[in-house]
Amino acid sequence: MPRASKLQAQSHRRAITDASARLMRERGIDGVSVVDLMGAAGLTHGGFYGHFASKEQLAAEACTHAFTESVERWKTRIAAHPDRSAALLALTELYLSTRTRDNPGTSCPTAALVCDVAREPMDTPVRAAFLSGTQQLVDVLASLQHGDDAECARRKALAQFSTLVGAVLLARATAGAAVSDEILRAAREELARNLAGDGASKPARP
Amino acid sequence: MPRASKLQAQSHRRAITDASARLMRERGIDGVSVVDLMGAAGLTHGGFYGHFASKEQLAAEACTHAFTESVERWKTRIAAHPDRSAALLALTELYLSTRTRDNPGTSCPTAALVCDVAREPMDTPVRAAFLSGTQQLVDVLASLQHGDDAECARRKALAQFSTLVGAVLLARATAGAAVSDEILRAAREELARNLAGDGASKPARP
DNA sequence: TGTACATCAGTGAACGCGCGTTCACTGATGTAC
DNA sequence: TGTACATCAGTGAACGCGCGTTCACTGATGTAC
Repeated sequence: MPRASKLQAQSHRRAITDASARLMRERGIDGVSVVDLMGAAGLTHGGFYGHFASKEQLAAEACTHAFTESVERWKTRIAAHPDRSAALLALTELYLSTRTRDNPGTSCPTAALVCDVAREPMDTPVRAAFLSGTQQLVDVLASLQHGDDAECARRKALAQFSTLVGAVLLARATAGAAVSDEILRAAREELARNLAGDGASKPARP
Repeated sequence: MPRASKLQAQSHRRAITDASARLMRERGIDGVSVVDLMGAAGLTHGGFYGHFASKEQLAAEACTHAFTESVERWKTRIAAHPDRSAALLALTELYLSTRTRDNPGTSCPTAALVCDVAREPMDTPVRAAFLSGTQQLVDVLASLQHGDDAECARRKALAQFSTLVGAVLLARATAGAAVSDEILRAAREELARNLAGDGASKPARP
């Protein structure tokens, strides 16, 4: 397949990014090779450097791509609910489902990549992409908090996000044991309990 | 250095396990090579298979070793406090400190290894070691909850642990940015707020 | 206690393998006339 | 619109490298007498 058209090449590039966004979340950035990624996009590995300067650059693009999709999906789901409370509850239910646990490739990039990124050296493009994407998700979560001031909403969003990410990671690492489902349930119930508590103390906007 | 004494060999084996417990938490199981690990123990790589059947087996032993130390350290710290509430608060403060964030090699093995383990195939020795160790830490956390029934204490412990693990991982992945400290602070404050709330509603045993 | 010798902990070269990356090559695409 | 040719997307062999693991070898340890 020599000399694909410009349109085909563009679609190939997109296929590589799509496959990477999925496979890197599933197996980790170092867990997939350039051969794997090109193969998943239906290509051979030699053409890779025609599209990307390095595997590192692709990782950053795939990360950004995954976050863009996730933020959009969150916003779509939120828009489908009558108020912020219901949306926040629905979002945590989805995040802490067995479906999310069992499908890291199509789920939250923060949870999937947090450890890979934590071990990346500072000032790598993947770190920057991860930071930006995670901040966007936190902003969305903060926008769903009750009528608190911005600082308080952000604090709650950060804590909630920590619980969500931690629970789903623990559930993945213990998958197969009874405690895995138990973790998801416990996090769901405690978050719901806290949200209900907040709602009771501040039922409506002043 | 040919033919070390049995005592020396025993101490070498321990040195390898110690170095692995630290380095695998810092860089991940696949992030350190047998050469690295043996070098950190002051040996050359050839002798490795005299001590361990495989790198995988060492990983499991190092994991178990790290958890044993962590559980002991938790229990020592708890014993230094007058009551369970104070101990629980102190434990979360320590867990969510910048010191913990910046020293994964000597900090909680659950947080350090959760992603590596999540990507391990089922039925590997590392998974089993991780599961057992994590359950022990959760049991300790559960023993510090207020006078609730066992089921409720366990639920709270699982949710708290999710928050702790999630916050420290997010803080590590965002280290260098302002949000990193902010995450730790938010998780600390929200956990403290919940603990205080529990204490107020159930001040003493019935 | 002293001697002779088997054992075996640690060494370092070597194995096959997969990695990220490079490059000469192919031939359809896209452009200049 | 047709033709001639330069461009360049994708191929697959090859590169150096580090990995986990193996193995012949060394020589102090530890044991049998």
